[in-house]
Amino acid sequence: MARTLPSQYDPFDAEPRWQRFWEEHRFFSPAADGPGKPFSLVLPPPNVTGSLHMGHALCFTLPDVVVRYRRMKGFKTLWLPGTDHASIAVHTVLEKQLRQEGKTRFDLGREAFLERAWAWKEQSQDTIRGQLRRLGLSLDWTRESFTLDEKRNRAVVKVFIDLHRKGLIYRGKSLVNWCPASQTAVSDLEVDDKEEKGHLWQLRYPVADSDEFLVVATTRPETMLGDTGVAVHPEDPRYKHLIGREAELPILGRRIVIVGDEAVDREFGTGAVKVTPAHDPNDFEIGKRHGLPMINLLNPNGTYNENAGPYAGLDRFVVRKQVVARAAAEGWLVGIEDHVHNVPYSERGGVPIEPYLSDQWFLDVSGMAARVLEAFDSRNQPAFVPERWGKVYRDWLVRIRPWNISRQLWWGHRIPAWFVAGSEGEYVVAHDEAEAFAVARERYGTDVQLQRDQDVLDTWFSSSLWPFTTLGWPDQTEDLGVFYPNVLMSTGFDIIFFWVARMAMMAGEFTGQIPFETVYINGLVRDEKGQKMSKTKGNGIDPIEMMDKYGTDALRYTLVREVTGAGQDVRFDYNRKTGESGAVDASKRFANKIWNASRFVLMNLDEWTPGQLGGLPEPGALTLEDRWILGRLGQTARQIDQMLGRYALGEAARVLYEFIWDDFCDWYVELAKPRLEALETRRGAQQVLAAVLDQTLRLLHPWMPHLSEEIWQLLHQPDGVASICLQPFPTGEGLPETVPPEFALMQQVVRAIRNLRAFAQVPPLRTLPAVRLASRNAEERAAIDATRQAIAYLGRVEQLSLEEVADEHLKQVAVGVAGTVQVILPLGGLVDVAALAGKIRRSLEKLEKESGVLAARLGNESYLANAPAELVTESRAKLAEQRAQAAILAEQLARLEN
RNA sequence: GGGCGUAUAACUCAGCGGUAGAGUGCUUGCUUCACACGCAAGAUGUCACAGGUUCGAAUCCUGUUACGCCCA
Repeated sequence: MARTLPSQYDPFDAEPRWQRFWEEHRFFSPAADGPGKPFSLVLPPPNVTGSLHMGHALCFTLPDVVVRYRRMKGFKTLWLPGTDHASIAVHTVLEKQLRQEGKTRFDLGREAFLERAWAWKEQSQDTIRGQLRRLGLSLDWTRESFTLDEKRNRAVVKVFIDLHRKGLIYRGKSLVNWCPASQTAVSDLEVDDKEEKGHLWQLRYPVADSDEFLVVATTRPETMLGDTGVAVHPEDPRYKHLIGREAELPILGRRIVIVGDEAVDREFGTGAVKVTPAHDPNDFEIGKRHGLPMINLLNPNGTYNENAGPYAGLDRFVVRKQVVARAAAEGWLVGIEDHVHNVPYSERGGVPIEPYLSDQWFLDVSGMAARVLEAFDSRNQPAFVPERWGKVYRDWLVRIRPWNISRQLWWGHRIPAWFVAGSEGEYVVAHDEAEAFAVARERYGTDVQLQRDQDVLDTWFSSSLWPFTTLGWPDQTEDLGVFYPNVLMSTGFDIIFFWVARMAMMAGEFTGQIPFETVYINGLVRDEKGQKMSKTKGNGIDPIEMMDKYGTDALRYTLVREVTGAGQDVRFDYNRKTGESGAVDASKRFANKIWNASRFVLMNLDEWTPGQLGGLPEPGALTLEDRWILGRLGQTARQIDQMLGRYALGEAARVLYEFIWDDFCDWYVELAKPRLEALETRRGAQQVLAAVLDQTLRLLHPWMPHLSEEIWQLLHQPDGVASICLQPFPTGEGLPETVPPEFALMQQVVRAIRNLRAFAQVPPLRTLPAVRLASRNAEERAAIDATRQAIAYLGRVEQLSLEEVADEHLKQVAVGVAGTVQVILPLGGLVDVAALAGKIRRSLEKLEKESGVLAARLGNESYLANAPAELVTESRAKLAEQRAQAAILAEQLARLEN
């Protein structure tokens, strides 16, 4: 043995070593003016809120497989990393910390709060960078971005100002989804409905100046304090006569008008509804239609304000209790029913949201959406993989609504607008304060006092610019010219609305292009029970824990192998008690198998590199098994190349697994062993082993970058700086398209011999003195003749004889069949005749059943008329073989039993 | 209410018109000089249900049931 290598692969030694190596040598940092067609994409920037989870691991590994493949295919490949400042999520984290100190952000003040936010961001960003490297992602760290860094801020301000100048950004009073926990408006998308058991309270409102009264039903009785009307259906005979009159609001004694509105459902509750325009979206619409006043009851923190009269200062849920109690006490609570209804919750804040009347900034996206929709409908830009997600994207664009882009938060891109002190909401929009003053002076002819808007922009506003701001936009940089638009966007289906559609719209508006050709959508990673992983459930599985246990490559391979390309969810195999994963363990064993097969090759190369070995032997010098493995390699490479091209990453992973384990390890390496022993055949075997290993490593590299690099380096021992990352990806070029047909029969015969050996309980190591083969088929005899040595070696047979007709007088044998070859194993001792007969009878029954089906089909005239001729020929051949096999088995059986 | 997805071996999943596959687990035999994280041999399925199309259906169509997701 020329070289000693450990018998087990140690990913924990190899992985960090190669990660450093790749980054130090900047293999992933393409020069904009370098060679090759560009292939670019951006990392969906993870939030700086701690650490990455298994969903990230999947979402990032998938495109990395594609990226590494493209880079090897010679593309000028840019995979650009970054992180997202995540306004609300960071606020949630920091405010939780502050609560533990008994403070709020308002106690701290804006400046001190932002200091904390930046400190948090630094820490979280470091963690995330470490994790991204740990995953082995081939990112270009020299171009790293952050959604809230100075360059990105410049772009965001420019975009805001431009959109405002175009009249697309405007101030509006609107009901927004108010999250009292984070004290900001959130978009519809950030609201989750939860079904909850609640009550439907029936409250009696007296009709003013009469003895009559109305009963209204509500799930939120406390909002009655903000009622400015009661609505009934205009055609409802019970209430028709009351329309236009007034009701008296209990507690506050305010008079509110009774209106008729068709939106009222006569069947629901009592058919009369209280109208609280400032606190309910439906009521807001009714209020607008009938010109009802809008009374805001809420303070930003969820307590009631002075409009709530005696309840001012109390929390909304306390008010509910007290209002109900009072109604009961005063006799105007006339009923309570149990009621299951949907309560909107703030995704981030985790509390029920309140519809809240406030001033917000809106972006009119209707025009942008229309252009994006046009690109999709007429040119299929972008193309979705899998295609069906395009429908989700399209539906969203069709039903598009104005986008509320302001958030009442501090951490984020502050809105570049300054309000004029003492005015009714007048403002100027400018790049900075100096410009704002200048604009104001120009407009008003005198200096005015300005106060900058306190709010920041929705995080998705800056994220939507990510594909081009990362490349330097608004500057016309070289990167932007070369790498934009991106080729690929890889992300989860859950942010098609949040992100993909908005990126498309913003890119359309500011670059005139759809920002990426293809959107590759991946599914969710679910836990071992098939449930969504979430922080609140605490059922997450930490990718770091998996990598610590099995190595990065094993985790990567597992995640990708589980993906079929259909955007299906991935259920992560995991034992919560032991912290083990059978699936990742299987991948680790695969890695170890590759390591050991490589180790075998390396130990037998006499320190020669593939280059020194001079490539493959001359075609004429190739043995049958050489031609077979090269053919299989060619088929495999062509298949994988084609599959990766269409993002069938999981299928390709499986194809490679079969080639490596079943073909290369189980058959070719075994057959190479005797050749390596003999001086005259050693060199040829070395050449083929080295060449196949080299190509196999390159095929493997996208999935298992570290392992493939480790072995590739051992194999090639490059003097300079070389890496498998930049080697050409095998395409099967120059390799045979077919395999020698004799090989399959050889495999069958070997299996039959092994089967008989197991049946006769001959230990695997004992060499069989003799095995007799017999076939009436000349082609089969020729094939066996060509593969005698292989059969003898793999079957451990001393003497292999081949005849046309088996010796009729053989006794004490075990018999089997491969193709129509009789396989006869003479045994020294006694044969269990009954057991052998049973075994043969079972095979015979199975065979007869199968040939029965085939015969029936071939007897069917419409089959012969309609089925492809090739198939009919094949079926006939198959049937003939099955019949011959059956005849052999029947004969053997007869001989045994007489 | 609208849309989408999934039901295949004990488990996790491939296959998506031409006689049912893998990994894990299970049974049996092996420490064979690449690998016991291994080798060899095996057992295991009315491909959810009901119709239809077809010479032929896990595969295409229709409906049903169950589970899951998205939108309103």
